[in-house]
Amino acid sequence: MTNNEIEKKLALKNVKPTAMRTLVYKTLVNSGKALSLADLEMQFEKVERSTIYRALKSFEENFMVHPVDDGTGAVKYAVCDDDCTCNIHDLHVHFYCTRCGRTRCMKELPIPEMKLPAGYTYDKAQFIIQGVCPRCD
Amino acid sequence: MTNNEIEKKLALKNVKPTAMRTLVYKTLVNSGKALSLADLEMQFEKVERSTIYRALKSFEENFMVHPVDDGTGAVKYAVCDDDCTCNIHDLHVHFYCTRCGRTRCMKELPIPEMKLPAGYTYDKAQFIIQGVCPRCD
DNA sequence: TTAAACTTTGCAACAGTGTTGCACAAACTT
DNA sequence: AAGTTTGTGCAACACTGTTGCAAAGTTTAA
Ligand SMILES: [Mn+2]
Ligand SMILES: [Mn+2]
Ligand SMILES: [Zn+2]
Ligand SMILES: [Zn+2]
Repeated sequence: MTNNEIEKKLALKNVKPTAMRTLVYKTLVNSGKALSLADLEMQFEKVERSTIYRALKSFEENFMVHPVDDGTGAVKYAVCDDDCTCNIHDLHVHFYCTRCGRTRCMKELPIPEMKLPAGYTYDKAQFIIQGVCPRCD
Repeated sequence: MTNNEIEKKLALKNVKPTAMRTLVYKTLVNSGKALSLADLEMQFEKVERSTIYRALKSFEENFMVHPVDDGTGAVKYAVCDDDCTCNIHDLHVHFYCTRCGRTRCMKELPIPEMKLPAGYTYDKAQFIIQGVCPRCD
């Protein structure tokens, strides 16, 4: 994705496309996997943790990325589909590879509806499958 | 559960039943919900974080408790069934109530098998449903 | 029963993650 | 151009998880 496309997308989602935000979003979208704050921090040595942090937060608030907690201790962020509103229908399984540490969206696997016992209401869900990915097998 | 029963259970699982370990396990089992290191630390002011930490680790290694990462930032621990080996067949959904912060096992809801794309192997999974529990509704 | 060997606990320290206040810089308004 | 709003960098902090080490406690074996 080009800088220009990214800037357009940010604007579309009501996030002012600053240089930093463009950079962060581009890295995320081009990586093809979920990245943590620390992952991003490493990729561009000279940008401040808090700046990246705040960029991620505004992406999250505007449904551009969703958090994935794969159990490694740091929350990762994956880019949302264009039409995502991060509601129950956009939820999907995530896969965490224990060999390469890569975490990715499995949009082809929506999170199955569960019949909860009486009295429970369903708001959100996280479904993380841990195993080994094709690259590492 | 009485101290005596707990000591027996620890012994059965090859964990030497020291006073601290008995205390930690008892608290966990009697709470009826998953507790984090910090939760436990608060319940008995004068026991060291690292002692509780190590108790939890040995419980975990011996299939007496399983970790639940409900996304609140601290891993919680829930007691296993007696015959649990923490393998794929023991996995179940966990429910996190956003009102009371309580996290509990839903043993009645086993984690559904998912047909992964070719090349992926399935090792473990975490499925956390977030919502409001009957008490809080 | 005592000494040696092993295990558990407490203490202190540390790295990693997430988060915020504040001041300066940059961008936008009038 | 001056004033206002927004973004960034820096520093600090709280919390989680983890470990080395020494003291205390327990087990074993002479
Ligand atoms: Mn995803
Ligand atoms: Mn459970
Ligand atoms: Zn892999
Ligand atoms: Zn509740």
